[in-house]
Amino acid sequence: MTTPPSQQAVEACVRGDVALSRAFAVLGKRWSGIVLGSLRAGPAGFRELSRSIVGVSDSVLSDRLSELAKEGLIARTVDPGPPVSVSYALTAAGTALMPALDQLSKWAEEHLPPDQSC
Amino acid sequence: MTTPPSQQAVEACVRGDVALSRAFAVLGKRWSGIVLGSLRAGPAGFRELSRSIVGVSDSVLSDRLSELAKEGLIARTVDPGPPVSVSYALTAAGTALMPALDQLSKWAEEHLPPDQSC
DNA sequence: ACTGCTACTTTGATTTTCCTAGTGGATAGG
DNA sequence: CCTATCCACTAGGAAAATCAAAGTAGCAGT
Repeated sequence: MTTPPSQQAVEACVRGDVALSRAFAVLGKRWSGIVLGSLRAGPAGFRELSRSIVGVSDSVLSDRLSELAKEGLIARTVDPGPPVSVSYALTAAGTALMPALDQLSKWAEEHLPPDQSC
Repeated sequence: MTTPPSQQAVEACVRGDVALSRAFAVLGKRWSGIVLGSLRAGPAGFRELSRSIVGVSDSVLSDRLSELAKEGLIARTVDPGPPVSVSYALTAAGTALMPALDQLSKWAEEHLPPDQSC
C-alpha cells in the first residue's frame, strides 16, 4: 500500500449513515464536544477555557482548539493589545451545532446514569 | 492510592453545562456514537455490526458493546438456538438518543468538510 | 528585579485504542 | 470422520491519544 490512510481518519461508510460518521470524526475526540459547548456561552480565551473545562490538560486543549479551528467550527482571533489577548469563538458552522448539543444535553439529563460527581 | 478515580471518567463540571459532559462521557469514546447509529436500523448481531461499521476492530467493538450495555443504552439478548445467536438492540434510553443523532447527522451534512472517502 | 498573568509548547509517563491471531461451538461439504 | 467456514468473542502486544507538570516568552504591577 502506497499511503496507508491512517485508520484513525477513515471512520468510513456505515450502514445507513455516512454523515453521522463524519460528525463523530469531529465530536468523537475526547474533548471536542465539551469545548464547543463551553464556547456557546460566548467567546473565551485559552486560560478561561482551561479553567472552566475541568479535566482537560493544556496540551490537549491546545490540540482540540487547533483542530476545531481547522475544521472551521471555531475562530481564533488575536488582539495585540499590547497585552496580547487571544479569543476563541464559534463560527456559523459551530453555532449550527448548538441545537444538536442542546438535544444531547437534554437527553443526558433524562436518560443518563445517577451520577453525583458534581 | 486506594481507588484512583481514573481521570478518564471524571469529565466534570463545565461552565454552563454539566449534562453535556455526561453525554460526552458516553458519546465521546471513539465508536460509541456510530455503534448506536448502526443499531438504529434494528437489532443486529456482533458479526453484522463488525461488518457494517467499517473501521472498528473486534476487540473495541466488544468493549463498546459492553459499555453501552452497562450504561443501559443497548440490550444484549442471547438465543441459544442451539446455533447460539446474540443480538444487540437499543433500549428506551438508547432510542431516546436517536433524534439527537439525527440532528447531528443533518448538521454534518450541511456543515462538515469536503470529504470524499466514500 | 521579582512575582504573576496569558498563551502556548515540550517532555515523559499513563491510558486507550488498535491490529493480529486464536478459542470453542455449530453447521456444511466430501 | 475430516476439513472448512461462520459466529461471538478474548488475548497479546504495539501504536496512538491523553495526562500532569514544567518551560518559554511577552507584558504589568510593586
